[in-house]
Amino acid sequence: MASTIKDIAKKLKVSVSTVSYALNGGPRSVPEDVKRRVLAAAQELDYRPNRLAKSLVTRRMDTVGIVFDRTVPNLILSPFQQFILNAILNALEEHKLDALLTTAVEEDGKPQVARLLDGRVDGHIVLSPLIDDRILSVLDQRRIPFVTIAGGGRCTPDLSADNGKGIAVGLDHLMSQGHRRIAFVEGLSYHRDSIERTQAFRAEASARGLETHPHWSIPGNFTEEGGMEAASAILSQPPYPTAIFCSNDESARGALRVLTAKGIRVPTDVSLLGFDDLPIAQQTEPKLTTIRQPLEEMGRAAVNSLLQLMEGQTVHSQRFGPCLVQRGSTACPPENIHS
Amino acid sequence: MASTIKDIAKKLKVSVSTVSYALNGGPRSVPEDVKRRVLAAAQELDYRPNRLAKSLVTRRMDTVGIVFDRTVPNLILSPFQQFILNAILNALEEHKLDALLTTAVEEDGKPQVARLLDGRVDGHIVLSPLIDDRILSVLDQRRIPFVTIAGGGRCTPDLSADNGKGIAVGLDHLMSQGHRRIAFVEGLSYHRDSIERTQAFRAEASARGLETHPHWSIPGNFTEEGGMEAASAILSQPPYPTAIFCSNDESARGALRVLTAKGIRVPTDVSLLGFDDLPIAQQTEPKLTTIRQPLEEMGRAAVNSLLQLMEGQTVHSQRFGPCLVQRGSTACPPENIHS
DNA sequence: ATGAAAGCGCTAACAT
DNA sequence: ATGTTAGCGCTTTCAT
Repeated sequence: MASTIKDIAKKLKVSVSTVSYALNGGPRSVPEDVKRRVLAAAQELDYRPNRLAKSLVTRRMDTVGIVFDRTVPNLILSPFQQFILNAILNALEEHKLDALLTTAVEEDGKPQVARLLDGRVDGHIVLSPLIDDRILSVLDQRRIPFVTIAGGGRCTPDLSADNGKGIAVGLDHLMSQGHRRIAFVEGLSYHRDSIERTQAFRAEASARGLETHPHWSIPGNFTEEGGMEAASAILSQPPYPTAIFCSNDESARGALRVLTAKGIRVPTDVSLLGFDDLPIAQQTEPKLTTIRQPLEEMGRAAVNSLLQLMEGQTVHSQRFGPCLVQRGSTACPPENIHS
Repeated sequence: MASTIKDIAKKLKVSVSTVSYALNGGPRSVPEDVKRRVLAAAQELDYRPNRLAKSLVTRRMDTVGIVFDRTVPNLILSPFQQFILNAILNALEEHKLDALLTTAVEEDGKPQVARLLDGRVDGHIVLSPLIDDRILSVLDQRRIPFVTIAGGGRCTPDLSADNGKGIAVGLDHLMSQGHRRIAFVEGLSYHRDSIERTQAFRAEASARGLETHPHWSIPGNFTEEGGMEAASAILSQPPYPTAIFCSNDESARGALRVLTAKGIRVPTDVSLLGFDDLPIAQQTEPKLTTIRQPLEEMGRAAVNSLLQLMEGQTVHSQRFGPCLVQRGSTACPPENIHS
């Protein structure tokens, strides 16, 4: 039990290097019969390679760290984090890489970066970092490779949706249906994706000459609860919009809940448009029309980029084109509406 | 950059042991002023402790492995896995432990256990292992500590819900409402929790003298799709039940979808009872009445048990008492029903 | 109080 | 073709 290469070497009366090369299949060649004997001895002695010892030498752990947006307590319960984590794990599996989820990255508001730099991982994937994320600047200064997802192109390399384009696609859709009175449920003020979407909406609305009102652009925190509050605020006073464009699917689900509760039919009375296309977009009634962000692809790209970074290559940020997924929550506006 | 304790020792002209003790605050005492100088030098030289080197000696990584039920491709997308993972991460965070998610544990149907035993983690939490899980027997033989969640008490220590009691509680509830014609949506035939629930249902139904029919007990695979198929089968021919008890919330959601689509009102025409009380139980319309399994608590217990195991203590399996969470999917059966 | 040195288990450069 | 050995960075025993 608990034997080492030394034990194998002793038993076979060969050197540890021979055992090592036999076990690893290189780089030095080992005669077939020796190799067989080593493998047999390893089996017999129940040899288990110690990854720590190996990595202490090779500086490779075949493990990547995943750093979460820590603004919420139950991080995995967020549909977005759930989905992107799943996508990343799928991609990691293809490369036989494992994932280290570092808990408690912050303490007393200060980032505990030591644990991110202690050699356990070859690199990090940072999920939707906040705009003032000190962790990123620390990682930047060290030599550890990392990529961000939904970092809004803040630093290189980052994998993000083209949020501006996504907003434009959404507005194209709503306007093609005849909507001109469109409210917007914003996200989180300190979240890159959210900021881009809000700015894009404002710019597009102005460029397209759409009506705007203060209560037609309300923060929704990217959450279902936030979406409920935002929808309530939007519908609290005239003028009323014929469509509500939500920054993400979660807030859209909240908005839908409020609309339904108020007896407002979706999409007959009011159209509702989401953003992301998470699985939850298909679990509402009606199903959400939404702007799809290719998160599966982005997760895969994050892993690939990180791998390249680890090999010393230069890697660039990528923007992923969103597209419309038309379902049941949008339709032409009702004909006789008074502001 | 990238300095070691050796660098600090050299700079300060002290021994590495002094530096080590100063940095760790023991076990050997170090004069205050020396300690201060070491800390200052560490800061200045940008010293980062190497966790691999440390753990090679101490045999402690402060990291626990999480082994998933690998029967599904997108493991984190399952509401159950998502929820239990979240609970575990919350518990780990309290103890400053990190989580290693090992991907690709199986290859060609053979468990790749080497990666689970290579020293990167201090122990494992195995999620809902299957009944023929070879991984468990391998872990058993090695000296690595591990606990299972929802292992159905198969091995020690295991943290599971008391499924039999849960079924009884559910039947008590339905019968107190007047139901006597109760169908059951089973789970997965090779899943411990599922087997227990199905067996308990059969035993209870028989003991309570409930009507049974072959098409009133149908596998639902623990999934929404499975729940849909099961519900369709149950409703495909008379006699019709007045209530459907589902093995978990996911299949209940699927069943609800089918019932709603068929124009059967829940709970007016048919009552629907779930099991687990995942967040999704509250996202349906009506919200699901369900048997709550304290997963948050079980996650915490898993971490605590593993910690005790790591300290060499003896740890026992625990059963967690489920309880009824009454919401909107169950009610008294309609009065005039013909079989 | 503190320094020297022996490992932890492995890889790989350097012999032979 | 294969053995010897110097590390990787750290903890900890043994001296002093």
